[in-house]
Amino acid sequence: MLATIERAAHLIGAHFDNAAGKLGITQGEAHVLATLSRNGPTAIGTLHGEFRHKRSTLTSIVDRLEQRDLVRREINRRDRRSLVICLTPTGEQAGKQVTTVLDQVERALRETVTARDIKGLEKVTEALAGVVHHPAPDA
Amino acid sequence: MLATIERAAHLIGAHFDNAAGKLGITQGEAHVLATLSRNGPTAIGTLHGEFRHKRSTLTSIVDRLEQRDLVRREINRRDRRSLVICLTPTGEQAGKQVTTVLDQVERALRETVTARDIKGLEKVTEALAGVVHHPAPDA
DNA sequence: AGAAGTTAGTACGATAACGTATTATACGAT
DNA sequence: ATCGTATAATACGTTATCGTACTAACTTCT
Repeated sequence: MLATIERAAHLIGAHFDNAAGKLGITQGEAHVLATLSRNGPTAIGTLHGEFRHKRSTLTSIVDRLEQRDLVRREINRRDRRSLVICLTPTGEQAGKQVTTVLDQVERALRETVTARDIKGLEKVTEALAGVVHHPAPDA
Repeated sequence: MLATIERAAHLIGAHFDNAAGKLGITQGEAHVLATLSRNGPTAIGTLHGEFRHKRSTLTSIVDRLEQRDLVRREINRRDRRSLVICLTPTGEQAGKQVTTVLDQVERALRETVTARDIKGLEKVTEALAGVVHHPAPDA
């Protein structure tokens, strides 16, 4: 079962890399762009929660995206410690491309599997979360 | 759905890292040890097929494991280009520890979810494989 | 107000993963 | 036999990720 999950993740990763490669960016960078494209401007800490990457890695990813003028760091008036990452117009475009690829996969999957199958996947994931209950995400 | 799979993989990875951390090795190294422990001596190329890592990365992983005397490279009489990786007694022990951790998770999962749920996960994974059909694994 | 503790993000040196070029062996056609 | 091609693995320079230490800003408690 674990092997099946890893296989699935592997497949997604390969597909992600393929899409990212065409844009000349890494998988992690594409992931950030996609999230920003979907959710709009987001704090780094929030992004961090969604990835397997460490916080310092995320800083590097944002650095690279900023150098290529795909994102901008903007100050957050609510909390001056925190920054909000925004897509530039170019970044918006790249983000769209990534999300489009993923959406296509998602749609194709939904046409192939049943609602019950999806439910099964969700159940397994929930159960997994309960079993491993890793205490500290960062630290 | 893709997000769910990634979340599940993330959870496994964190758990894997945790188990590996206690042995002072990385997740990738633990993965190799576990595979060898389960399947016995295996050619590097075969190992490569099971991971998301590139071939050259696998060479590095085996290098590190060999330096720590956890595995040995042995020549393959069938094909002198290829090498077979074997666990040393120490490596055998470490591999056992890793597989035990994973087996516990697997067992706990099976107690929590239904056979139909697992079937769903498998269906989704198969469908995903069909959809992404990534042509070249390495290259 | 001020000290202690928390949280957001970064800097930087260390390690791991990667991509490409290279070596050596095996295979296939002629 | 041998020439060309494919395959197994490695070497090595490049890039990405990580871990730890650090700064700045917020919060809480007194």
